[in-house]
Amino acid sequence: MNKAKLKKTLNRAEEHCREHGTRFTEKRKHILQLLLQSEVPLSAYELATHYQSAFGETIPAMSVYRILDFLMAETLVHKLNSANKYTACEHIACDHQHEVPQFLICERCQNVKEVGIEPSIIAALADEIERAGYHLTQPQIELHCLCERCFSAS
Amino acid sequence: MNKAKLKKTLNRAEEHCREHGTRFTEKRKHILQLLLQSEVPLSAYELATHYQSAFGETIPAMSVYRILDFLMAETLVHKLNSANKYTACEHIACDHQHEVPQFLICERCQNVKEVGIEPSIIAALADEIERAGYHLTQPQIELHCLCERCFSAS
DNA sequence: CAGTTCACGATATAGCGTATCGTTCATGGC
DNA sequence: GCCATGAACGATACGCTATATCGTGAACTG
Ligand SMILES: [Zn+2]
Ligand SMILES: [Zn+2]
Ligand SMILES: [Zn+2]
Ligand SMILES: [Zn+2]
Repeated sequence: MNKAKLKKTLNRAEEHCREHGTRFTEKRKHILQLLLQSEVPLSAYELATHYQSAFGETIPAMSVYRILDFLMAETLVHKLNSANKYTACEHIACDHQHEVPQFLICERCQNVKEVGIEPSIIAALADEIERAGYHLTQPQIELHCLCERCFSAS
Repeated sequence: MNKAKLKKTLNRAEEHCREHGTRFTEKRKHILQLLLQSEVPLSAYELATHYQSAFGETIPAMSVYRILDFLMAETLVHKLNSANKYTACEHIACDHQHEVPQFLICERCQNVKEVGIEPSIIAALADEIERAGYHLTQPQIELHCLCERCFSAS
């Protein structure tokens, strides 16, 4: 992510928090920035290490977890449950309402793409689930894939 | 799961392994039995604890992991990646070929149902993914739901 | 400027998973 | 039966992920 887009996205995040009456502190901003700049999702402990390198001050893992919880509550960050890692939302600077997040995770290079899957597919899925006697609550889907580059290389 | 069905399923698993030229040892049988009898998915360490209670002998966590790896390779057990827990395949006693597994996990009671989602839905999903420039490799989907009972109670 | 809430730090502890090496045990050819 | 081979299993060590709890200090509020 280039500098201009990074700055714009961080500004948008700050605005988002102001609108929600929450505080976008320096540390929260730094953690979000690290995730925005990373090519791959990061674990909480990796973030703590990167924080040290990038900003020259240590941060306890505990704080990282708390900050991630905050950022997730604001839908600025998503957790990839199948990998126990975290990734910045790709739609922070978008105007539209945040949809149900769906993630395509490259098995080889860990690259992640956040896509909006056709609502009709989600609806069909929800329908199947209803028929099985269950009720969908958080339809976040994580799919293991190969990205174009890794697919070509294999 | 009642005793008769349990026994039948374990016999079918043993047969399955014989056909594949692999050994269905006592310990492997015991681990599978614990998963078959459990209402909820279990972690490797939970299995080690239950093993002690059920069979009166301790088993190292390492062995549990190895046995789970074996049972997964035989598609007798599935791992729920989003929970780091394991569940017995619900189709061991079925005759049909094992499909791509899809899991509905109750957020409240942890009950898990293994369903076969409409191939057409999977195909539509794969199509969307291709359009995003990715290639689906392991289309196991885990969905967070509420089961009928927990849904009614809420 | 006093009171309340929120952010953050420090420490401890539990749970999940892998690496490595050594031992035991089943199996098949002799 | 006996040994060679490989598979299954045990023991130990280590690293990563996550939560619980208590305390301190900063920030907002009236
Ligand atoms: Zn998002
Ligand atoms: Zn890739
Ligand atoms: Zn199955
Ligand atoms: Zn339930």
